[in-house]
Amino acid sequence: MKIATWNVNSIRTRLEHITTWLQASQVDVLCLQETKVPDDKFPLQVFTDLGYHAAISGQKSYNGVAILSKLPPQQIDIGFTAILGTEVIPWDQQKRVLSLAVNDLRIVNLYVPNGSAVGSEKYIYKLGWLKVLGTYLATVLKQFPHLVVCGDFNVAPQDIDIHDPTGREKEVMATDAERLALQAAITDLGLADAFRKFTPEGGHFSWWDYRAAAFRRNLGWRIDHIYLSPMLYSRAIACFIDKEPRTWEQPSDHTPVIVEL
DNA sequence: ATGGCCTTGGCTCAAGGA
Repeated sequence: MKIATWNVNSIRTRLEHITTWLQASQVDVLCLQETKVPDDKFPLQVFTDLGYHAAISGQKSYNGVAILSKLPPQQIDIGFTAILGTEVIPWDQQKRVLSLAVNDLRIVNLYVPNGSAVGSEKYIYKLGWLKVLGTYLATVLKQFPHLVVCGDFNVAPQDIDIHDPTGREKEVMATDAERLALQAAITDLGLADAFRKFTPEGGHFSWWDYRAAAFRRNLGWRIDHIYLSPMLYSRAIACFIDKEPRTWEQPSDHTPVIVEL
């Protein structure tokens, strides 16, 4: 079974890239972030025609997540609220969390807030959001021990996940506070980064800035991840970044990450 | 040096992204 994650930076602008990639990769599940489309304008038919079901949670202009699945998904849970209840309603105003069951797996798709600049209001929001995420995942994990958590985490977990970690304490996505928050929310629960099972060395990235010819110069960051619960981690047979879509005309600034179970 | 570039909305510039 192949599961992938891809921040597409607008599903409508990237529609042709996504359909081309789906047909070539034949993944069973594709988790999308930054769809930037309200649910009533989601291009559902395009994916239905390709043989995929879609679970969606979007909004106008910003954020938005979706999960495409060849098999019909079970138990679609939108937002933190579906698991944690009404107390966390404010954290669901931005559409960043979507979960469903397929086969014997529970899949969680996340679009972690970017955080703008270190110390800013958005940065504080990001750290708060990751705290809620920890509670959310701990609760999900109790119910569903076979868990796949994928998405755009907007955090480079280690220095080797950044082309140049110099001055990282001043850079959003790279501060110790963000790394510790991510660790507390995910790896401390026993979930592990599938990519690192197969690739210990640095120099592998999933996002490159549009500016300064960053992709051509490979000035990237590895901020898109797939985390697996222990049994799935031992079962994983491959995890890789597919750089090809980033080479296409008018690409997303992120490229897909795929795990094979 | 501290910006570069892309997307959305609908204001042809501003905000947000990372």
